[in-house]
Amino acid sequence: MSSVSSSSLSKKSLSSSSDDDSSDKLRRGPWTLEEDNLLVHYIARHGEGRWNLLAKCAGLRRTGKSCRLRWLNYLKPDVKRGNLTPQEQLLILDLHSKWGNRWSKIAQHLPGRTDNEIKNYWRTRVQKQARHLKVDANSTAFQDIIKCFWIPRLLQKIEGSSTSCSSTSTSSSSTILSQNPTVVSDQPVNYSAHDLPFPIPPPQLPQEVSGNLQGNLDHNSDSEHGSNSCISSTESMNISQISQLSEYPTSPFHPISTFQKDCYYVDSGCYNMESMTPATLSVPAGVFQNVAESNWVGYDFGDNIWSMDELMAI
DNA sequence: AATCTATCCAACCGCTCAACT
DNA sequence: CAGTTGAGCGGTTGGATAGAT
Repeated sequence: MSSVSSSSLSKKSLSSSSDDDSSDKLRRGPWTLEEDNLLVHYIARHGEGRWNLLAKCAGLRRTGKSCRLRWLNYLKPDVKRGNLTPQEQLLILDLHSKWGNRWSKIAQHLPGRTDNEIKNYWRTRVQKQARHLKVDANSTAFQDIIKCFWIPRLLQKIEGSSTSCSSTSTSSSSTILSQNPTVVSDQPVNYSAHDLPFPIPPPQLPQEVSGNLQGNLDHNSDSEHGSNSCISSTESMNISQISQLSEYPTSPFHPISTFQKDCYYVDSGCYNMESMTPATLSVPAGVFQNVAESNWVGYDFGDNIWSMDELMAI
C-alpha cells in the first residue's frame, strides 16, 4: 500500500525530537507505515472529512490538514503514480495555457493525478525550460515556444504510440483518445463527458470574442469539427488574447462530434509548424534562435531526452 | 570511491473562502 | 453581522536520490 519507509522518518524536521513521548505535540515530517495504516483504516470505517476530528479520533498526532494531504496525495486508492504520459503532459500544457496555475482545476481533468503532482511537474520540467531559455514561464513568448515545439512533439509521440486509432475524418493527423474510464500509464488518457478537458465552445460567442475570431482564427472550413475549428498557430498571439476573454479552447483536444462528446481526438494539425517564425510568434528572435539551435539539446521534455535533430525535424 | 550537483516529490505553510454558530 | 472552524488551494521547502565529475 504505502511505499513510505520508516527509515525516511528523519527526512523533514520534526516538531520535536522527542514527540514520541510528548503526546500533546503534533508530529510533522514524513509519515510512517503505522500512521498510514491508522489513517487508511479510519477512513475505510468512517469516511473522509472533518479532518481535525479524524486526526484525533484515529489516534494520529497530526493536524487535520496533514491527514487530508496525506490521504489525497498519497493514500487514496485511485491516486495514480509513475511518470506522466505524453497525453497527460499535453493536457497539462494545454490546460495551464488556459487556466494558469489552477492546479486543482487542472488535476480534475487528469484522473488519478493530484494537484501537487501536476504542480511539481510544472515547476520541475516546464519552468526549468523557461529558466534555461531565460524567459518567464508565464510569458506569451514561452507559451508560444510550448505551442511551437513542445506540444507538437508530444503530439508526435502520441501519434507514434497509437497507430491503431488514427482518425480518418480529417486531413490533419489526429489521435482518438481511448474511452476507457481509467487512465493507465503508457496508455492513452481518456476523457469521459464528465472529465471534459475544456468546455465545448458555445454556439454563440460574446461579440468581442467572435469579432476577434472572425479576424484572427483560421477557420479551416474543410474541417469536420464544426465549431472546433483548427486554429493556426500563426495566430497564437491572438489566440492567447482570446483565451483571456473567454474559455474558447485553443486546445488540440476536440470532441469527435457533437453527438460523441465523451470521445476526443488530438488534432496535431492545430499546430501549423510551417508558419511558426519569430515574425509570427511573440517569441523574441533571440530566444527563438536559442530554441532552434542549441539550448534545448539534451533537455528532457517530459519523460524523454530530446535531441536537437528531433526538434529540427518537426 | 568520494564528492558535488541537479532533480524529484512529499510535506509544510500561509492564505482564502464557505459554512456554521 | 461577526467570529470560528473546516476545507481547499497555490507556493515553498528540504531530504533523498541519481547522475556527473
